Amino acid sequence: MQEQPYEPPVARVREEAPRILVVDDDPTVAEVVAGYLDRAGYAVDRADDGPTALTRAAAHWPDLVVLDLMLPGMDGLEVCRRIRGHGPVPVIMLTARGDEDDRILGLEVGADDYVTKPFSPRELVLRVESVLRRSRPADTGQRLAAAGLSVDPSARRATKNGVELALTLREFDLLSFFLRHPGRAFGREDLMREVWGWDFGDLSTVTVHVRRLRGKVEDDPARPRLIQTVWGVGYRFEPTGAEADHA
Amino acid sequence: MQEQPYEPPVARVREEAPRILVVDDDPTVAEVVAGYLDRAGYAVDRADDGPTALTRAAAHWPDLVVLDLMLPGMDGLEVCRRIRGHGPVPVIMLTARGDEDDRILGLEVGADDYVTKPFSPRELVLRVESVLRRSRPADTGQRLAAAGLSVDPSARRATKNGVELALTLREFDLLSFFLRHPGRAFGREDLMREVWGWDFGDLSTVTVHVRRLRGKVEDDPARPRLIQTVWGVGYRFEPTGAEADHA
DNA sequence: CTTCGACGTCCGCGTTTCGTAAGGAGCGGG
DNA sequence: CCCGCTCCTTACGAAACGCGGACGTCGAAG
Repeated sequence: MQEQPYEPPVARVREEAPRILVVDDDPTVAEVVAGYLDRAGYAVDRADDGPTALTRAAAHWPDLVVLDLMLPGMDGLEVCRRIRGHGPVPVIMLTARGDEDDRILGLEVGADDYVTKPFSPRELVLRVESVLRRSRPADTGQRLAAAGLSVDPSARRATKNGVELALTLREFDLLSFFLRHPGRAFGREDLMREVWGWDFGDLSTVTVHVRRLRGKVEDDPARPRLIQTVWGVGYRFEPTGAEADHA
Repeated sequence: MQEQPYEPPVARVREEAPRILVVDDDPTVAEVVAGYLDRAGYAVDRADDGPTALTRAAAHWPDLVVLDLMLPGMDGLEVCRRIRGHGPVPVIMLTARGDEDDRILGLEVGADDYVTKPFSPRELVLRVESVLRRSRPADTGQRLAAAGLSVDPSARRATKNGVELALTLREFDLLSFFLRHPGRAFGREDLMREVWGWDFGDLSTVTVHVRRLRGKVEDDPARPRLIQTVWGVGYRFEPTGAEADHA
């Protein structure tokens, strides 16, 4: 196969209904499942064997795959592997029995959840919602965390080792930026542009805000571990919290 | 002109496999997880409860910890706190349900990422790689390396055999230039122009900085192997580290 | 109107880094 | 072996840089 572009196919526009690919060779099962998912507001695509599933997935990359373990021709596990080879996608496996071996097997191949037949379509819908809910924020990286620091951009809240930090607007934006770009050195001008949105201005402003942020974030603000000074250059956020060099 | 894509001319330094400590009381889960991580090329260590985890961590400090939130005896959060108390280490939390509260809690206490059961081991491996990549930014970007030396321009850090070098701005720029143009001889005027950006000036400035750089980079600064003197011409960076003199 | 917090600016201080100078050692040619 | 040129080494003063403290302003809250 071709080298897939860096952009994983899971990227999805918020407004569109999640696309779900249902793979099952039993028309009855597929019909029922598809019907329920459709009524639940999902865009459903169907395939009744392995090769078709791969084609459908390639044509319209799904947000989630409901996959029967038992398929004619190509094994469900194999289909799962193949699809996963094209990009990360959540998979819910349908298995005949609540067999422990199947469970392990399914999980090993990369299923995110599994449902045993006979199952209630209602339960499947719940699982689908659950898995999607799980995978959504994971991929979008809603929350930033490193070195005991955690930042929730949407809630505009930040914590350090579980305790809430009282950050001002600028401090919060600054910390968010650092968490989004760990390990890289930024000049004051860069920060001024990226965080403040200014193309000019007194660069000491940046210095002062870094100091204030350190005062709230660092264990010992006098000897910063997280936000390190790069002499003559600017600052760098160290996600490991490793000690800076002092020769 | 010859800004050709840089090919490291020399074998890489010892790149030990990252050590990962897996903490889970469920033997099945631990086995599967450890197996996947092992196959992914990591050195895996295991512990099935909190105290053991702390002991293992103390014996062999891991590069990353995969930690079950639910543990007999000591809570996963507590274990996380304790381990973090000993030193900075990335943590990936495992939890039973996709409970949003647990997720927030885990991240706030210091986890760097979060995976909910049931999870695909494949996803876990991806998370592990992601977190390690975040924590070890030395692996990112176009990084220059040769002869045990490594320079990351974006992070503005340089290492020698894995140990961080405390270079000043000029020293860093000088070393970067040498690494970008291995095996070629440059006059002091060239270096002055390329590294300093000056078209004139005291050339002894270059001499002194080369010396200072040698002092930090060479094993034996008195007998330089990496930055060699080309008599009557200037200097040359020898990526092989081959000895010039054989007296 | 007063109080308070956030924010940008300014100033003095200690530290780090840089450039230059000067003496000594090394190399090469005669 | 000697001499001239080049390079090494060390030292030092000056400049640059970052830090901490403090002040003035502005807007929101009381």
